[in-house]
Amino acid sequence: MEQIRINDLLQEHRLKRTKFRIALLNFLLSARHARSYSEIKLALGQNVDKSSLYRNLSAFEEVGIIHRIDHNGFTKYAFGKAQKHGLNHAHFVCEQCETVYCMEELSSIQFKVPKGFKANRIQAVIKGVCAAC
Amino acid sequence: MEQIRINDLLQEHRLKRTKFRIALLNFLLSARHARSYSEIKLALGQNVDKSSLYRNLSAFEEVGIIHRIDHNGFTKYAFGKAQKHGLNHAHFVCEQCETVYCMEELSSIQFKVPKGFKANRIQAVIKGVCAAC
DNA sequence: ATTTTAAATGCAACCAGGTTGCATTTACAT
DNA sequence: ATGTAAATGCAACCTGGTTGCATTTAAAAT
Repeated sequence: MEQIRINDLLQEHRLKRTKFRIALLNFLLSARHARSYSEIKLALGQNVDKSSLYRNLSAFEEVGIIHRIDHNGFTKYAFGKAQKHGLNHAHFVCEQCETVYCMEELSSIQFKVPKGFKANRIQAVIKGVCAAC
Repeated sequence: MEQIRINDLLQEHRLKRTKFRIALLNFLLSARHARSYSEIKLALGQNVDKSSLYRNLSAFEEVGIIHRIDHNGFTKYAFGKAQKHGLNHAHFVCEQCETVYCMEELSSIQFKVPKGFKANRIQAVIKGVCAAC
């Protein structure tokens, strides 16, 4: 049961187990890809409070339960730590349905930066066509 | 003289040579890195009209004079075509001063995508420390 | 040099994502 | 059962960005 996992997650990070948080985590946990504010609001019901939603998204992000992705100027939120596999992180954006998926780490990357610049990590957006399209 | 280059650029794309556009292009051309709406507005003077600014940024982007970059949820605008070197494009974000620079193409990238996914191009954000910091 | 006209500007109104302050409510430790 | 710190709900606000419309202007036609 997902419920158990959510309870553990909240307790683990000393976040109170409220209806709001359980509903939000349930949604993000079941989503197979990153979701925007408006998608979350649509899913949880139009009566959900904007500030509570944002405050919880921030709270979850701070403790690493979710991470944010910015895509064409607006933000999407997805379950999981941003950099669970190291410093590099990649997302896949479907050119047809605009869905944003979180990918495993890039296997190997070479890139050149100008003299005087020091590269520490890379975040990549791969564009293409997803399995559903 | 930059003035000459700007005149050519505008004529080349059949855009009227207005004071507004010349000032905007002058600023973006002299900027060594990507600029946000608020930075542009600050540079051109607080009296510049918001819609004229956005309409011109869009117009310039459409013809390929500038390109946009989104960084932490807000957009920056930079001189030059987005994909002048092919399908892949990279930006460098300084972790200290937050400045966004446009980079040359990545030399070579390997990445794995799940079965059923088809990768067409990659856009990378390299994080590190810039030459100025 | 003057007229014409399509395009560009300036203005106001609007929308969405996101933040903040504050009073009320609620989870949970005692 | 009670106290308290934390979470919620609400309103007000901010910024980036868009749209419709009346006015102005660059530049082509005369």
